[in-house]
Amino acid sequence: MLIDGNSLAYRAFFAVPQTIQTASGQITNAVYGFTSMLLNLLREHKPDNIAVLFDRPEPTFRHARIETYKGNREKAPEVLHEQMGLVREMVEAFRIPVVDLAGYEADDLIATLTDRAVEDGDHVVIVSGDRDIFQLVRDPDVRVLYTNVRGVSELKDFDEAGIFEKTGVVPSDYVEYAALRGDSSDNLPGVPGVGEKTAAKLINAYGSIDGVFEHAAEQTPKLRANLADHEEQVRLNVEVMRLVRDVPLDVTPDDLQRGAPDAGEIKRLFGLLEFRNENMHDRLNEVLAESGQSTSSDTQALEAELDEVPSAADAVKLLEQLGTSTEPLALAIAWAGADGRSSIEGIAFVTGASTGEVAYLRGALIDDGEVEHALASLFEAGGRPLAVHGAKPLMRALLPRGIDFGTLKLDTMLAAYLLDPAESRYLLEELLQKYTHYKLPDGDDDVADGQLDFGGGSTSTLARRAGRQALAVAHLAGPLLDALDARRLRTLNDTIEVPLVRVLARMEVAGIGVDVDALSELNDQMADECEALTKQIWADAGEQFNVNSTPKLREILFEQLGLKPQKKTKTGYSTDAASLEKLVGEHPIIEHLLRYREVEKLRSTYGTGLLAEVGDDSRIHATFNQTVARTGRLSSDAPNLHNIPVRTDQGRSFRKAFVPAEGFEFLVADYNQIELRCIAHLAEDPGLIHAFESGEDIHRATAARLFGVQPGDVTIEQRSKAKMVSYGLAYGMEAFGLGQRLNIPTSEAQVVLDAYFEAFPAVRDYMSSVVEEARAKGYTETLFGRRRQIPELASSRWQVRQAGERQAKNAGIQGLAADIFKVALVNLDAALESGGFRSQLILQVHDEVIVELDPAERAPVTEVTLHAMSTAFELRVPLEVNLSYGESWAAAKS
DNA sequence: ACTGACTCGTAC
DNA sequence: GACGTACGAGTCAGTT
Repeated sequence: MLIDGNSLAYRAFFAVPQTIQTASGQITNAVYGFTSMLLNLLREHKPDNIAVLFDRPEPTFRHARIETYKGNREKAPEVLHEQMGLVREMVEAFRIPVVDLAGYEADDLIATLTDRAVEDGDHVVIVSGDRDIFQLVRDPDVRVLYTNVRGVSELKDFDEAGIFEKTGVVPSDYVEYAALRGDSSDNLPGVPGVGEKTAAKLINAYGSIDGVFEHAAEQTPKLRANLADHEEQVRLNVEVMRLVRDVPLDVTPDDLQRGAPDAGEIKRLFGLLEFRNENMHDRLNEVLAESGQSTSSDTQALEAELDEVPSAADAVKLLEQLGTSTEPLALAIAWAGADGRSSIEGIAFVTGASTGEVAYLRGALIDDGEVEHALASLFEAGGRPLAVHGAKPLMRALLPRGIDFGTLKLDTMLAAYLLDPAESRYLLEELLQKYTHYKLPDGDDDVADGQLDFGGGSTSTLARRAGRQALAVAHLAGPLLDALDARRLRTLNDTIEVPLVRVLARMEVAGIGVDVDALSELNDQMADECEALTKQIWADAGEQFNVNSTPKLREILFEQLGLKPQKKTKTGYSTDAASLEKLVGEHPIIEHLLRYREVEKLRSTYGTGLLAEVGDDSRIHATFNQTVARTGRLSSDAPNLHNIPVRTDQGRSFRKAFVPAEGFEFLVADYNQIELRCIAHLAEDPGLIHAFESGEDIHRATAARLFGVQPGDVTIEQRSKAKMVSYGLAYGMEAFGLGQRLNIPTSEAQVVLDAYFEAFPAVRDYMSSVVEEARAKGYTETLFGRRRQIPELASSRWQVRQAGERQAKNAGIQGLAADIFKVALVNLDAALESGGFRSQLILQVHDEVIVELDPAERAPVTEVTLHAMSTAFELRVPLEVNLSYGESWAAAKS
């Protein structure tokens, strides 16, 4: 079965009303209609080999031959175009091969594959809404299912006789017949006065175009004249209407095997698109059932056959037994304590996924030396591959006990993140329902890390819960690995994300030293300053009020003091720093407020806030999240060590309180301008690449090119403008935003922006191509294949679409930088470990690493760090790394 | 007492 | 409305 994807989507779009849309207003009528047709086709025809063929945006030989080809066709409506990416995703979810090739229309691919299949002795069913396809019909091998104009549900089956009945000619004559008649939808005029009837009559009478022209003299005067005048047009029509049967396609009909539908992905899409039609779900379930896939109606609650290990001796036996297999071992942890993080209550190991058999090892038994040793052996590098939901907390609990976790094969949370980083959470329960036909029993709630959000309970309750979770992981392993493979995310998973889990766990365990006294001192000092400022502000206002209250402050500023509002927020006039800055000089309260805000922020977030996170070991052990940032970046919480101040002197003073352990120093290494270098690489802009290769300060070099002056003549102001543009670029900034930043009118900012794109034209091309691709596919992809869905691009609201475009522009850049950085982290940690160094990685901040360095290892560790970072990935521009050493984070920062 | 929306501000 | 990605402090209004 060969399906013309564009043609069918086009038909579906006009057949299904645009009232089919999601709650957020995204119109889904074409995807809906297409999916419905697809289900019918699969259900009724059950093809063994199948493909959906798509047109490509690139021009074909037809465009080259005829300038006006398809010229008067109304461009496919935007609302349809927006849905094409989703159509494709749906087809892929059904595991139906998708084929397209630049320079050819779907029709040509169909013609070529049809011929090849017939040669192989296969029967072919073509599905299309384009009449041109009729020329391929051949009894008994090739039939066409043709959509009627309103034919979503009705497809008419055409054999040779059927074609003759509909058109008046046999399929082999169809092209010449159509050439005479013309085709208005492709903007190909035929012979005036010759419509379907006359064209058929002529072809049937004289056998061919040549025959018709040979006998032109026998026609009526009018027709004779028209034929003579349009011979060239008709012969051109033949040329472009005849489908290409020898497309250089590297797929054969045998390659077009239909896979088992990806039930999880289909369900995800149905959920996303809000397809709730019962009939459609029934048909889907029928199709899924035929392929032995899950259906929503038979979801099954998981229950573990729990076998609790009674003694240490049995535990050792079990662990040794588990180590003998090479199959992935699914496990889950029961956590003790209300915070669900303190200690391991027990571990559940799946011993028989199909039968639900789970062995449960109580935490107390692990305290036995022999058991601990057996566990360490089971988990050691090169041992049995493990599958866990949220492995990092487990590693964090085990590493301090000397039990490593070097054999992680699959982290279901991580896999789900790679499949869709736009999700806000990855609960085991939800993944189970999404990717399998199992579910956890009602009320078996789990929290984000896959740990129990649980304030107590008997061991047996905790054990049963862990048992079910381990089973859930076991059932998820196959579908998730398949899904990663299908989306080419496996390499990213296996070589970067999974190894990174352990690197991050080691950093979390290590923590970073804090000089508590120094931090307290800063805190107190700033608290005093805040208090004084508060009094000053009260005096300025003429009354005492909560300065931290935005509503109250609004009232004071804009009602009582009569200051001029600068901009609005959702709830009233804004009092943010940018607005206050504009009021400086109007009233003394403004400057006091600005200062207060600054100091209060530092005091509350970085003084009091950080102090609360310091552990008993005088170190801060933040959590580094690997499944939060939608671009692939890491994030940090409890506390967030990714936003420690650096810009102002006072803010930077907090970095003095981050100190190395006794006898160590810090090595800080960060990438120079990594995002801008990623832009240069991705856009392949010669100017930008040259600017980096020149070794000149990049903003100076950019300014020189931007303003057409020598680098030496660049003014401070010009450099600053260039810097702003460069930074804004990665975020999809526009003239308005740049103007705000530079405090110049939008029109002037537009001039600067235009000049930038004039100087670096490839950058503009890159940005627009990224948006185009994201719109077509519904997601962006980094060089490393990391995906990010951007549904906003299909929104009906301009504003939302614009935001989507900016996200698309940023995702490839920030994402690539993140990918490179992660590779560096994995490689650096591995090098430090294999080098047997005492120095270790303790912190990372997007493009910066901090190594707690044994001064005795300074030279080799510096070498290893520099190497790991600068060779993480080869860009078209060098990856420059800055290095510095110091007795605190502040001192080390150059 | 808890929760979520909102505003604001810090980092890269 | 206008610059992407995060986290967190604090306020406030609504809910338990």
